[in-house]
Amino acid sequence: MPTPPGRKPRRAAPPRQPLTRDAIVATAIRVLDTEGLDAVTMRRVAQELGTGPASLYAHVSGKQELRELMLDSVAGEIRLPGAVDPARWQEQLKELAGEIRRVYNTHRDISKVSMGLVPTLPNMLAVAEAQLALMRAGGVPPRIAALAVDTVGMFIDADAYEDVVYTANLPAGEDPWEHFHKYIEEVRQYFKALPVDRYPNIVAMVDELTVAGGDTRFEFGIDILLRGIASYVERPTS
Amino acid sequence: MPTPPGRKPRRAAPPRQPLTRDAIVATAIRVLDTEGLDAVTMRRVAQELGTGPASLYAHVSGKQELRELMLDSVAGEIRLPGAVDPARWQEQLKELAGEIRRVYNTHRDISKVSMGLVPTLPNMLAVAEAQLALMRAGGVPPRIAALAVDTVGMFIDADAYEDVVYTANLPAGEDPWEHFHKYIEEVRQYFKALPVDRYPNIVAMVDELTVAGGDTRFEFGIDILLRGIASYVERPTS
DNA sequence: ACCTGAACACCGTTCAAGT
DNA sequence: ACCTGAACACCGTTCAAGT
Repeated sequence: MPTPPGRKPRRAAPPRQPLTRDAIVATAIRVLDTEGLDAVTMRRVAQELGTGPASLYAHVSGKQELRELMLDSVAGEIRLPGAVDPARWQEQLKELAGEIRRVYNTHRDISKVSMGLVPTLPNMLAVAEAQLALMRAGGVPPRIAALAVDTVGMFIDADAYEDVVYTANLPAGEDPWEHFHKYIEEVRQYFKALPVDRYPNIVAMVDELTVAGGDTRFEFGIDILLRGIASYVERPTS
Repeated sequence: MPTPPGRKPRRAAPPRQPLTRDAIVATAIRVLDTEGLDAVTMRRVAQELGTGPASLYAHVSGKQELRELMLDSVAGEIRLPGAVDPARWQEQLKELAGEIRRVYNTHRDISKVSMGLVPTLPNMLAVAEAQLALMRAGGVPPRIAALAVDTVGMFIDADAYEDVVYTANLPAGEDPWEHFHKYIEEVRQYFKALPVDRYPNIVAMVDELTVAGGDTRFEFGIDILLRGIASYVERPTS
């Protein structure tokens, strides 16, 4: 017997794809990219997949694991140095740091997940491995390299997060650049109005404290760190 | 007329102190210290004060402002260097960084609030001012000092946060030290079991990557940063 | 001016029940 | 094995109403 006319399927739109870890992670990243990490809730991701929040728990142990899977998926976009050139280890490490920053910044708040997390998933491990390889090739002693990969990672995470904070809470559909400059101008006025006797250096250095954008800060920070790390190299490779 | 016997006051325990900003902040910090930042909710703080969440909004614009007020209150505990000794600016800056770390670490997650936040409240400004004063006295150029105060702040925040993550999610009433060592041992076993061909350096450096506690990491990071900053001093002060 | 109850629009996670 | 509805125990913030 054919089904009589006018019958509707029991559910409006059952997920065309069966639920999988990858589909969940991909959907979560889509929400992240368009609305930021705070919008990535179990309920929201489930809704986007046409199901309820409870269904996700068959594929993912909880919100924390979902976040880590998102991070590792994003880390897969980081282009690692093809071959290690011992003579250029510092530049290669700088480039890698810039590449990590670039990838993080194309995924909004994702750096928040990375902060204070021991890398254990494959892509995050590959990034750490690449950093260690560069430093070892450059003659950085193992103990120093191990500490440095941690310090550099902390810096990249914190910097990416700082970058995103300024543009994160912009009032819905406003030019991010203009919003940023308006905010910086507010900070400048506030610093200038501070009591000079209590904060002489801040008041005197308003321009310096307020002029540098995110790029300058990143370049400077990585530069300092590399100068410091390089100072531990036993036999310089030049 | 006296009140007849057996009457109870309308409410069980109306707040003995009238609600004030300071009382709210102090209560919030008490919750922070005992249960961590995530437990500091508007509802929880209100309950602790014997009232409802809506009552807080007469004294505080919302949760974000409450968090910033908590941070500034905590920052008031940071002991700043009494007098700047230009010859010892690096040691003094190191000591100050250690002092900030110490205070943050006595207040659980509080470093999370500091991350990606332009210091605007009085005590946070005083800390920034002290850092700038030390660097200026040491002959660090203004542009470098302005960038460095940002970089050093990012490092301290990220380090304090990392410190707290390991001890934060311990399963309720367990020895934090033992928990920490058990976790480190798990990480070590995991790294050792990794495929050597994909992660040769990580596998080879398990011990180095896994041996350093929070103190070593902090000392190392601050040391690198100061080496880098000092390399910008025009006329060394020795 | 300050405080409140109630409501609004959300959370993460669990669990018994279904297929 | 996978999926679901319903429930549990929470969130931050608003707002009309009270004092």
